[in-house]
Amino acid sequence: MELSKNFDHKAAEQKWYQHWLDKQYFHSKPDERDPYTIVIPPPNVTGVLHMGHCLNNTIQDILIRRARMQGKNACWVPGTDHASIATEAKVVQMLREKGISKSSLSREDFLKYAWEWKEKYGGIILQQLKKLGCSLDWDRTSFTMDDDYYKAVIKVFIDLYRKGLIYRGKRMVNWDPASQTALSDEEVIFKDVDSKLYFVRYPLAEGEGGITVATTRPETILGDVAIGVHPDDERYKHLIGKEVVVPIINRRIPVIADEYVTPEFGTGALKITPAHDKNDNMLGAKHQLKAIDTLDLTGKFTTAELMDDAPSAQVLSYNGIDRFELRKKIVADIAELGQIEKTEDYKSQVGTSERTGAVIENKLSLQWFIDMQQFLGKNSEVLQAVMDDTIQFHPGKLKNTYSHWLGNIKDWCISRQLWWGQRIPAWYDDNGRFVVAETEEEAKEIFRTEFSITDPELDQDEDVLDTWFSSWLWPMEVFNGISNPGNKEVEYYYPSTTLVTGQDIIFFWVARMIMAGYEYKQEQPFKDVYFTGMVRDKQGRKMSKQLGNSPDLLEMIDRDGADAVRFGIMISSPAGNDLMWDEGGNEQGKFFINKMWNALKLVKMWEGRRGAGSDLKADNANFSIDWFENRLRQVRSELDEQFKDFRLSESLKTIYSLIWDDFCSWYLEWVKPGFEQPIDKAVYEKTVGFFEELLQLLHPFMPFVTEDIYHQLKERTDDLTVKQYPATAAVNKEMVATGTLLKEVISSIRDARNKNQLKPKDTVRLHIQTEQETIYKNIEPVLLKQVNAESLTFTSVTVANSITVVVQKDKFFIETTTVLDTSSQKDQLQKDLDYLKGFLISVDKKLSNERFVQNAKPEVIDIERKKKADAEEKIKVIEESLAAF
RNA sequence: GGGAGUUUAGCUCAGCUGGUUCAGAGCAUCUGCCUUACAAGCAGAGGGUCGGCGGUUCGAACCCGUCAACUCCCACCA
Repeated sequence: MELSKNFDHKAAEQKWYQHWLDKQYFHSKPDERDPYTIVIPPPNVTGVLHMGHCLNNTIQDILIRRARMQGKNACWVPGTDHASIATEAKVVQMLREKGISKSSLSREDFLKYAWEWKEKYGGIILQQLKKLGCSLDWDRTSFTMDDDYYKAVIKVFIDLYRKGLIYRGKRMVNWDPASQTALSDEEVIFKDVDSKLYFVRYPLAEGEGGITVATTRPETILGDVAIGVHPDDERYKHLIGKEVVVPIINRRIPVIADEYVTPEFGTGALKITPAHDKNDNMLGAKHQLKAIDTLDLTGKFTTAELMDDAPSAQVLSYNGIDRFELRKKIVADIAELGQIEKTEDYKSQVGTSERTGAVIENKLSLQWFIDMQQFLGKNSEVLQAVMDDTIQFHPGKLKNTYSHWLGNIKDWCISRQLWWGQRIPAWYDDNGRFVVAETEEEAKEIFRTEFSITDPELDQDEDVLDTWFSSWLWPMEVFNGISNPGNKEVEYYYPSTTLVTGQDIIFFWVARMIMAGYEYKQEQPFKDVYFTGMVRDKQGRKMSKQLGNSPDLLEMIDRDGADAVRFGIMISSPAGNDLMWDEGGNEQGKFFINKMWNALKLVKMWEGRRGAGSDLKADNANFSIDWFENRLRQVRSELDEQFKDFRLSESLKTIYSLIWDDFCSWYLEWVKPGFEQPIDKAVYEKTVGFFEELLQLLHPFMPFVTEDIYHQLKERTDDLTVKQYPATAAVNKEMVATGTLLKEVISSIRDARNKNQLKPKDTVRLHIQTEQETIYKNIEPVLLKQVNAESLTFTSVTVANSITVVVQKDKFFIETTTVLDTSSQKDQLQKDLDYLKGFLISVDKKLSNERFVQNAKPEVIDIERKKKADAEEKIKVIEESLAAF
């Protein structure tokens, strides 16, 4: 069959992925082998593949493919996350475009739309992973809202509630007015904002005077219940216990003393608004102050809680005004009263919703929480396992981040005011009493026994659970470890081997999986966690839709091929750091593919020119084969080391150089027969074997092109994807060293030829002055061919009228009929000589330093002595050469 | 405000326990080649007082101190 000029990535990707699927190579079931398990970080069900996914999943695929080829039972579990808030936002958006508002729909109708949406778009990202070549076990595809999974989440909620680890309470929460739900602390992103500090005057209720406070949030002023000052603040001591009047609403509020107040900040007086600020709330609780909420769920002003103050028409007119609009309005109105003393520019940090970007309100709200102190108290391994590397983080520096977070952890708010997600299994009666139970029936039963109510009317909690409250079970529940505990699968695959994920979700997800793992299986969820950095563009900017600097991955795969894209992202991916992605990497990947394809063409050309049997002398090949054999072994063990530390980028570079330099540039040239000459059959077969091993090493990184070339090399029935790596073998270091010497000699002689303007076709006679003739006899045929020499002789004296080259301790005389201009090589020799002499001086100095000889390790001194001897020898050689001019 | 990290060639980064595998790789640049797999290639070359200063040591890119720049995480002094 005629070989195409170039590798056709489109055809190959299509063909081989389907072939692998047909052969069920990615499917795993428990057997006697060791498992190697990876659970995919489930992408959002409505997501599309971006560069971050590309990096993350390429890494996972490399690990899982390598494990598969190492004889492990490799299992990579795919799936998607229902991503409650993100998906719900998208569905709401979609409905809005259709002219349907969420509030006009019943919960059931809305969920119907949401499921339709999920069915339509939910599979896209998984299909895209196939395009990347990911070898996931598709039969195991999971979704965090699958029936079993849903039930598992509910089961865990009930269990934790019954263990007393979940409670319901009215607490200050992060409220997202855009999506109208509470958020966990982790979902709040702080951003620097230019704002203003307003100095507002509160007059005394009785008598002259007053107090001025500085605030960034004047719109909350109508919810003020006190003014706080530091007890030792001389400026305000006389006011403590007196009452001042809140502007506009004219409420009388006390001036109270608390050490929390910083006298140095602003005016040293703090307005206390317990309904709108965490610290104020804390102060309010301490001093038994009322909390007056003046904003509704959407962030608009409401007088609902102001009725006790008999609000004026002015106050009532604020109703329904958005908080930011309100700020301007209230400032203007207070200014009209003459009670704004001044304003200052101020940089403050405001919390925003991770999903909607809306500015977060602190709000008192009745929500469900996990008591983290208690949870961690009974699961001390959560911290311990990471600190003692039972669970090993890569890079290790993230251990600190992790332990710091755990040390300062707050209770986890797990309820969300959304519909898309697992609905909280709490049931309420008309009197606000509630029980937690899996079904309404069960709840009624409990009501009957606990409250002696015969036939209670119950309503289920309207809220759903935080998405992460389901994804923390992922490594277990993808094997039904919660819904069907102790089953064969979970016992076999859990704990998983490696988790590959972004540093940005270390708290959201990684930490919580560890928590769930210890709570429900008394075991770690994974052994290694490889954290990837962020993918940035060339200029170091985050990739984002807004900037438009994120390339279209699928278009790129289509154009450059999945292998080139995988190469591009892996070659520039330092372990654990952010990576500056540049399209140039794809180019390099394409060139690399082309290089291998051309090597294939060469080998295929030889295939038709095999000599019969071993009738040809193979002595120019014996050494080459021995050398490459050992070089391969050497690299294989290097790769083992690198993989242990997840230095994948380095591994790819190692393989790249092994293929391009050692195999293509050296080995193939060394065994290449003369023009239109046949090749020794044994040499040919060895060469094909080496090529296969190289493809095998590269396969996890670039699966398609390697599989394709593997099959192009010869007719076969097996596939590279499941070909097992050979056992490790000892490396003959002398052999490798001789290869290195040979390469160095060839380069040096070629360099000398170049510098003396010898044409490639000019043959030379080579004379070698050396003490290691045996070695040179072994490599002689290759050497002669590679430097286009017609003969090689050993000599003990300088050969006149020749070009001199010194490599290590050996001296080469290149004899040629061409007239030579000796000045440049004389200059070069002189330069080398000067350098060596300087070097010798420094070594001598070191050796004559008594303290060095006394303190340094003996082997270090030996090395220095050897350096000295080598340098002296070389100097002698060069001086002799120079004398010959 | 607290903590962590980074700083090595024009760019992206290696350099693992202080010592010839210590100053490296790839890309980019320059020079010469359409040499019988490959110009998407081959053969070569140039380019860095290892962020600054100080210290420890016989010896420092590497250890310590300090300063500077950048990055990230944590923390809502209103």
